[in-house]
Amino acid sequence: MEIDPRSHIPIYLQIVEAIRSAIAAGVYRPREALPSLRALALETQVNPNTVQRAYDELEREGFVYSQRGRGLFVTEDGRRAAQDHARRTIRHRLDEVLRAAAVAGIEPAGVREIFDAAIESFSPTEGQSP
Amino acid sequence: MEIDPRSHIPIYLQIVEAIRSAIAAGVYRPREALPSLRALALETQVNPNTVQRAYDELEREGFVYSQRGRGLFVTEDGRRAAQDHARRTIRHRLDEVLRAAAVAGIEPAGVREIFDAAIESFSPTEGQSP
DNA sequence: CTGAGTGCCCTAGTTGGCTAAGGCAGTAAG
DNA sequence: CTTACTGCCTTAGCCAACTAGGGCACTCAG
Repeated sequence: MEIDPRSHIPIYLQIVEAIRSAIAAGVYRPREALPSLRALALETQVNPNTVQRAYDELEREGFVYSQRGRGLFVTEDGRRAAQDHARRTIRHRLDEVLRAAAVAGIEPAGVREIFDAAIESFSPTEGQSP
Repeated sequence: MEIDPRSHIPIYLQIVEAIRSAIAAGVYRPREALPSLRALALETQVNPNTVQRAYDELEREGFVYSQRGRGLFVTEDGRRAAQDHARRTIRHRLDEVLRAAAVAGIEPAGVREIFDAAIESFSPTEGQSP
């Protein structure tokens, strides 16, 4: 899990997103336990309170449920919910990029070019051997 | 200029981005004066100090230069620099989206689908009359 | 029962961002 | 010169977000 303490985004929100993504990707599965507060705090080098705040948020959003003394578990439909959430988030960010680009005088076609280039270098045509 | 006081992004950075975009789009042209500290502060309903902080950053980045007693002006190649910066920013954000998507188990192809949908609803095939 | 684990809670403390109020120095038009 | 603008600087303080440390209640294997 990658945490950037110098980001403008609060640490606990970074953790929330990381866990949500992990649930979406199936790293943690429904009815399965997540890392304990202290374990995750140790791993990410942040305060246990901060992790708890992240877990609180995840519980509020319905991706996990907690059992005192036992641990935190992924809800039954947590994975589907997390996948939906991931798609909505991606859509939202792409909308923002398009909007910001338009303000700077760059049309959607221009953004598409950049997008193609980004995809190209992201997965450099996997399949060709040297 | 749209400022969201409840964003995680500091207000002065929001102003920086807005001005940079305006320079890129040609709203403010090289050798032209930007709104004065106090004028912009009044317009955006923030403290003049916050605006100054934004202007400091813009000057540090080389998009504008200040003349005491006269005002703030766009540098000679400010527009080109701002356009370059906008493209780099877009690229960076798209990279981030792709990376976040991958972590959540969504492949580039999936992101492209969402991107196409976003573009579709962003500029709904301008040209067809009802 | 005991002990080590768990989530939970409380109370501080720090920090960055922002506000506030004022003053100084420069420019330019009247 | 006077006036009204500019950018710039200083000091002080506020506030929310975030961090920190410690303690409590619960669960469960031994």
